[in-house]
Formats: sequence, structure tokens, C-alpha cells
Amino acid sequence: MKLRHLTFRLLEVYVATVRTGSVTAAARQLHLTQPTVSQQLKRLAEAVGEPLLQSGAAGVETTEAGSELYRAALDVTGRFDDYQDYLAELRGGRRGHFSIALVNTAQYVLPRLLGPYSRAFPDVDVTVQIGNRQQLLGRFDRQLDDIYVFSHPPSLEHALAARFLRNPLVMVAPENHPLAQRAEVESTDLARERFLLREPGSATRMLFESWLQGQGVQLSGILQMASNEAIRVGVTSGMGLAVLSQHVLPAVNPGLVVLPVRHFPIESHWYFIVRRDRRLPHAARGFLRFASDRVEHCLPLEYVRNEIPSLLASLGATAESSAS
Amino acid sequence: MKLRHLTFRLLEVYVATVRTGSVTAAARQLHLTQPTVSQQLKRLAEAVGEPLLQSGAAGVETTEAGSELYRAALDVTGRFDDYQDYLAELRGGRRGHFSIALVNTAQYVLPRLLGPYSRAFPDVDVTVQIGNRQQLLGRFDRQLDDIYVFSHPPSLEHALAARFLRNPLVMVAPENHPLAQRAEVESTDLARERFLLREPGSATRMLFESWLQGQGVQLSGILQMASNEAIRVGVTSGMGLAVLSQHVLPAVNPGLVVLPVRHFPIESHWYFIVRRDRRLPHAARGFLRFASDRVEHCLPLEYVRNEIPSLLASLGATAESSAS
DNA sequence: AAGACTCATAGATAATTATCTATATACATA
DNA sequence: TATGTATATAGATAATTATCTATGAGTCTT
Repeated sequence: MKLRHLTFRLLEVYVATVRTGSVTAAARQLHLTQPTVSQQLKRLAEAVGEPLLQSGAAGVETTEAGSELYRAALDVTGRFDDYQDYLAELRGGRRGHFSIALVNTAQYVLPRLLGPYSRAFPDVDVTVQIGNRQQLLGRFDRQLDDIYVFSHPPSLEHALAARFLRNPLVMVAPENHPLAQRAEVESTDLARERFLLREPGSATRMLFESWLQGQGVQLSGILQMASNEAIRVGVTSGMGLAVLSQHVLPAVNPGLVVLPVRHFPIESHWYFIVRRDRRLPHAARGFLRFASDRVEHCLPLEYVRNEIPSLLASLGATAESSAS
Repeated sequence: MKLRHLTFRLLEVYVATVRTGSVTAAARQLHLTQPTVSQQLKRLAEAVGEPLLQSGAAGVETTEAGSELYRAALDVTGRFDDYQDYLAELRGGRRGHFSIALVNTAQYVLPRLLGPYSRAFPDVDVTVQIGNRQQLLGRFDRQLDDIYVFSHPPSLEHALAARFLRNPLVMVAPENHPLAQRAEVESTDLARERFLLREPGSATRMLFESWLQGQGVQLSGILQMASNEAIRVGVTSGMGLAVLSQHVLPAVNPGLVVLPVRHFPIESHWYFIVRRDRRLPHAARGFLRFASDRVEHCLPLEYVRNEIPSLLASLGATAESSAS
């Protein structure tokens, strides 16, 4: 039996013939002529190597090999119908998997989108990667994830970016700090303060340093700490000052005050980034759609800045209809 | 998704690729060149409408749509492997169905072949039809059965025949009948006897009548009875004489004697008959093979005359390799 | 015996497939 | 940075497929 040249179309024709019990009726059903169907059936029988049909009273009836083939054909087409259903779910973004990579800071806000999303799409598996900016840039280069959340997008040559949330950076101090009493703090006041900063390359640090440069101020004492949490606790216990994303601070933060520094807060934004060259899984696209629809409900309205629609639009224009 | 042009060959190529995780390796395995495989995969992906593979570390790996397709492909090819197994059994005559039609007389001997056959091939369904010669000829014309057993073959224009068993016709009388005492009975002695005969057209009757004609004898009293059993009992109880197949008589037959009529017994044979124009099911062929092999063991050796091998040979020559 | 159906066969053709060789591109590793 | 290894693309071609129209050949039903 030469299965190789057996097509699903052939099985379809065969099934229609057996169902109707007539070559002519099958031809009508499939919008073919009767000889076409006859010939297809002949080819099929040749492929199987056994007669499948014999002329019966009215029309044709199956031989033994034929009725077993009919069963097999139904099973097979049924299995593929299931596969089609699966594909439909995949395409609709209702099933599947995607991976999203967050810079540390973003882990304070993204769950408020990802949580509702997971509840709405329980059949989608989401992998969340968290790392510092450096690590994420590495992952981005190696194309390990589908969506990235940066506070400052990398080179846009290979990527598309859309802001979705303001990320104001504020300066915090322990509540008993001398500057905490002032109505306004000048940049020059900061020169002799000790600062707790994230590692170089961190977006927060980069922005702060470029702000300092703009102000012509040079810091004296710097203490590098690996995590925002550690910094917050460090500030509270009087180790120094820090610049942090406002989202990192709890709603009430006993022991900490935000300093009224002139030209603060430093405005920045979080971006959703997707690679231009990598095909976005349907589920990832579904998440972006979801985020675009719901970001106003899931996150504080005054921070939202929803540019996702234009990102989706550019995606729709490029990534559609590319295969393997 | 256009399933229609999807072939099993394509799935085979795909499965090989996923298994080996490499286009090149799959190509080697299938004795194709690498570009051929690449192109097949491309076609497959187009048919599905989703990318199925993406370049991974070494070789390729499946996308989500791809791994589900892999599962589907395995299911489908597995189902067809089952079907192939079924076909193999069918072809080997180990499974399936056939129908055999016997003239009444033959029902005394055929079970001795059919019984052992059914035990040896429990997965074959056999339909046994029994009727008088007239009925069987009707079935033969309408091509209702696969094998016929006649004591006298019909026109051989559309049929092949093979003797397998002698069928001597003997004349029986009640044991107290005057002729039963004689050392030899002449045909002329029969003219005034009453005979119990089967219906006209019955092979036994035809042969007896043509024997009578050859002897120039005309019978006076005829009593027609529908069954051999009835005739046997009728003879025993003194209603008259009869000509019966020797096989119809029990080994010991109290009350009955076989008359030593000159030129008796009338020699005849049973034939297996198959139609030339009708494809013989594998199972039917299997039965003939079995009968040919075992007829000497299943039936009294002195009656056997096995011409089945030449029947099988002519079948092999003609009926092979015809489809639908 | 003529009609009306059903299915099969023949011949034709445009489209598609299967397959190759040659070449380009991408990536990893020495 | 060169060099091999893996995959993709292009161009070519023979084979196969899908499909048609026209026609032949069996069966029933009048």
C-alpha cells in the first residue's frame, strides 16, 4: 500500500461516496463531475491495493477493506478537525504560550495586568522572566522572549516599542533627614549626600545620572545595591538617599519621605517592546490586545499612557501571513 | 487551512524532521536532498497556515502549532498502520467474510471441512446458504455468494470448477424388500418399482434419470419428496426405493439396504464453483486453500478427489491485482 | 425494447508536486 | 576571521493530479 500519495481530499471524496452510497450523489455534493469522483476512487483503491467499493443494488457499497477504510477515514479526519479547533484557539490567542521579560522595577506593576489576563485566558501559559536591564538586553539579543518591558527601549532598529505607563522617578529620604524639612531641594544640595543606587546600566540609574549631568552636579558617596527593596529599606534605616520609581513605593511608606527636589520627578515610561524580526505568538499578541483594552482599569489612571494600539497596528501590518 | 492537498507523505517528512530535530538528518533518512525536505516543510506550513518549525540551537524545533501537528500526525499515521494490519489479515485470509452456498446433499459433508476451518480461522465470518439446485442456480446468476458447491457444475462459461469429493449414488431399499435378496439387480427389474425422488432439477434425480434413459428403462410410479431425510425415512418404512448419495446414509442404517444394481453406483462428484467474473474475497480463497490442504484429513480418503489446486492456480492467474 | 439511471473509461489539459542541482545565508567554533 | 555545518531560496524538469467533456456499458423500469 502506497500511503504516500494519499491526500485528505481523496479521503473526503471517499467518505462522501460511502455516505451517500452513490458516486453521482457524491459528485454533486462536492461540486465535481461524476467521472472525476470515479477516477479519484480508482486512484484511492489503487493506493490501498484492494477494491473498496462494488456496485450494489442502487449505487455502490463498500467491500470489507472499504468499510474499514471508511472507519479509518472518519477517525483521521476527526483527528484533524480537532487539530483545526486547536489552531483556531491558538490563532484567537485563547491558547498557547508566550514569554515576557521584565526589568526588576516593572515587577511591581506588571502583575496587575498579568493577573487579570491569566484569569481571562486560563489556557495560555505565560512565562515571566525578571532581570536587570543588562540581563534583559542579553535575552533580547538572543531573542529568548516574546515581549520585553523596559523603562528605556533598546535600539529600535530591530524592535517596536509602545509606552503604556508613566514611571516617574522620585527622590526619597528617611523622614528624619535634614532635607526632608525643606520646602524645595536644589540639585546642589545633593552633592554631599550619600546615594544608594542600582548597578550601572540600570535604567533608573542611567536617567538619574543623566539628570545629574544636566544639573552639573557630581555625586560624592555612592553605595551600590542590587535590588530596589534593599535600597528602600536602606533609605528607611538612614543609609542615604535614593532615586526610585514611584511604583516601588508602597501607598503608605512609614519612615520614608519623597523630597521636593526641583525638576523632579524625572519623567520616564515603561514600554512594551517586541522584536520586529521575530514572529509574535498569537497568545502574546492577545496579551497586548488585552493590555491595551484593560490597562486603564488595571492600573492607576493617572499613570496610564496607552500607545499599544499603534504597536498592534504596526504588527498587524508586518508580521501577518508569514509561515515557517 | 487547506487540508485537501495534504498528503501522508508530507506528514511522514514532517514527523521525520521533528523526530531528528534536523532537516538535513530527515533528508538523509528519507533518501532525499535537504532542499527537498525544506520545501516540503514549507508547503506543509502553508497548508496549515501557521509556522511549524523555527531554527533552534542545533537544527529546528517545533512551534506550538507544530508540536500539536506532530501529535496529530502520529495519531493519524498510527491509525493507518492499524488499517494496514487489518488489510494484511484480510489479504492473508485470516479475517473477513465469505459466503458459501451448498446444495442440500452437500450439507452432509461440508461441515466436516467448515468446522475445522472455523476453528482455525476464528476471525472469518462464514455465511452458509443451503438450497436445492434450482435455488442455488438462481443465487449463482445473481452473484450472491462467493463459493458454490454443486454436484454437477452449471455452465462453465462464467465459472471455474474443481472436484473435491466423489459422490456415488446408490440405490436403497427397505431391508425386507424382495430385490434386497438378489445377488444382482438388473435395470429391467426396476420398471415396476415405485421410486421416491427429489424434485426435477435436483442433480441426483437428473443423474438417475439420465442413467435410466441410458438403460432404456421407464419408471412407472414416482413419489416426489422435498428432502433427502424424508426420502430415507420413506424408504425405510417401505414406501418405495430411492437413489441417494452415499454420504446421506448413516454409517449403520438399520432397516435399509443398498441394492447391488448392475452399473451402480452412479459416479458423480461434488465441485467447488467460483465465478470467473466476481472477485473472490481473500477469506474465500483462504478457505479453498484450507480445503485443498486438509480435505484428505477431514473426509474419508477413499472419496477424496482433490482438484482444488488447479482451481487456485487459475484464480491466481486471473483475479489477482484488480481494483475497485 | 426503449428510457432513464448508474458507473466506468478514454482522451485532453492546466495546475501542482516531487525532486534535483546550484547557490545564498546564517550561525557557531576553531 | 576563516571555515564548516545547517537551513533557505531559486530555477529547472519530469511526473502526477485534478478536472473536464464525451462516450461506453450495465441495470432496472416501463
